[in-house]
Amino acid sequence: MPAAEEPGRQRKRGVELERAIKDATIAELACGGYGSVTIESVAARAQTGKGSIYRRWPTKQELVLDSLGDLLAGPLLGAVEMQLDDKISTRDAILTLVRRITKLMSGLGGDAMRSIMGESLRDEAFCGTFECDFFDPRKQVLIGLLERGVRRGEVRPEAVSVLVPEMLAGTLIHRVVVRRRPISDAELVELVDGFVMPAISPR
Amino acid sequence: MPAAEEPGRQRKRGVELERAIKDATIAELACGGYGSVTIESVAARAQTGKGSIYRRWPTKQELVLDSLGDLLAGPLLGAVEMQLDDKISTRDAILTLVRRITKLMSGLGGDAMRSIMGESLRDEAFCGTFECDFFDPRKQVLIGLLERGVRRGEVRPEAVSVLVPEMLAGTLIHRVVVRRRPISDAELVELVDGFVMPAISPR
DNA sequence: GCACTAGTGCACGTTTGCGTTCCTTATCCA
DNA sequence: TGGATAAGGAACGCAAACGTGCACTAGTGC
Repeated sequence: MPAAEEPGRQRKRGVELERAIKDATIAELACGGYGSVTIESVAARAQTGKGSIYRRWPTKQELVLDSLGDLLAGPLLGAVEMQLDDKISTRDAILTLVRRITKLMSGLGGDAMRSIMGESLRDEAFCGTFECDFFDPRKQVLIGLLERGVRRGEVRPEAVSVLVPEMLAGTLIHRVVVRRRPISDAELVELVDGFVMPAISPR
Repeated sequence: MPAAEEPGRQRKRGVELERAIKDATIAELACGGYGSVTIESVAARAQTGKGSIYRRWPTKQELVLDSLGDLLAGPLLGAVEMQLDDKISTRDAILTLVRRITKLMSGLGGDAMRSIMGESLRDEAFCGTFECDFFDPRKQVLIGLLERGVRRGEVRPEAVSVLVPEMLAGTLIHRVVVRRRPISDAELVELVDGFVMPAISPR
């Protein structure tokens, strides 16, 4: 609904307007991928005009990449920080992390992730951005958990491997985001207890 | 190069022409996703005319879906049949399968898979088709391996779980197809020996 | 050799969407 | 209060692409 159809409705300006435009872009992207995004539909959803968009981004492509970049760095798919209770075991910490990731991917984060993956599959350059800005930082969180586990005697030193986060991320993202199939808590427990813990625990 | 620009060049007909059109569609799809596919570029690549395409498929959408359907069932991503030597261990059989999947995904199969996943992310109905026609049959191959392992005493009965193929498929596809990062044979061995075998072996 | 079928190439109408321009209106601040 | 800045809306030119139609050409079989 264009703002001007509602006389007296306040216009967005500055950062607020940019936020609305980027959010609208992500929403349109989630609907049907890059090809289904039009500047007109983004403007309508953001309740703004195309001129305001073109004042900020010279092309549709740059708008999409900027919006996805914000998404990568934003709170919805944000850095998965964990404040660990000293007492929590490595197993419980990993399970908590996996539950959090799953919850995120099962909601709006799933749509967001589909948008990002769609662009990643389409655009090899963006694939590199996805790797650096999204995947690597999250991988480090889990590597950190494993290193903490080594210090606590709960993880074999040689088990600190990138395959642990890659296995967890790959399995969850493929299941929930790509195939759109919910995963139960029992399956998450089975994943951690059945695959991860035997792989990392002291023998 | 249009056929008629080369006088005397034989025109494709019937099934051969349809094959060429579908192959051209998949190739265009792999380049930049659904939005970048045009009927004109497909026709050019297949060395045919748009009329021949529209004689067979009423819309671009139906051409793309038909082509992806063929891909799902075709030799490139074909049913991963394994003729197992009676002597081969469950571990070696799984490793052989994983190496074969990886080799497939690292070549033209990777481009094909990106096309399919791109459409799957974009189109929820196609996602279901992907599940039934691609994922489920391949999952059964690995379940079959696990069941054979139970009979041979190499696999715990309760370890026959869909999470085994899902974990392997998710990890490999995410790593090689989505993130476009090669995986070494050493990492494949680590994946099987470090994660799968501890998860399924008798204790 | 001819009739029939099928394919190629090109022109076409139509629609869609990108990006631009400009006038009007709203907002902000001195 | 007024000037400066920014936003909204709509029209526009242009290019691209979908899908159609048709004349001409190639292939096939009797």
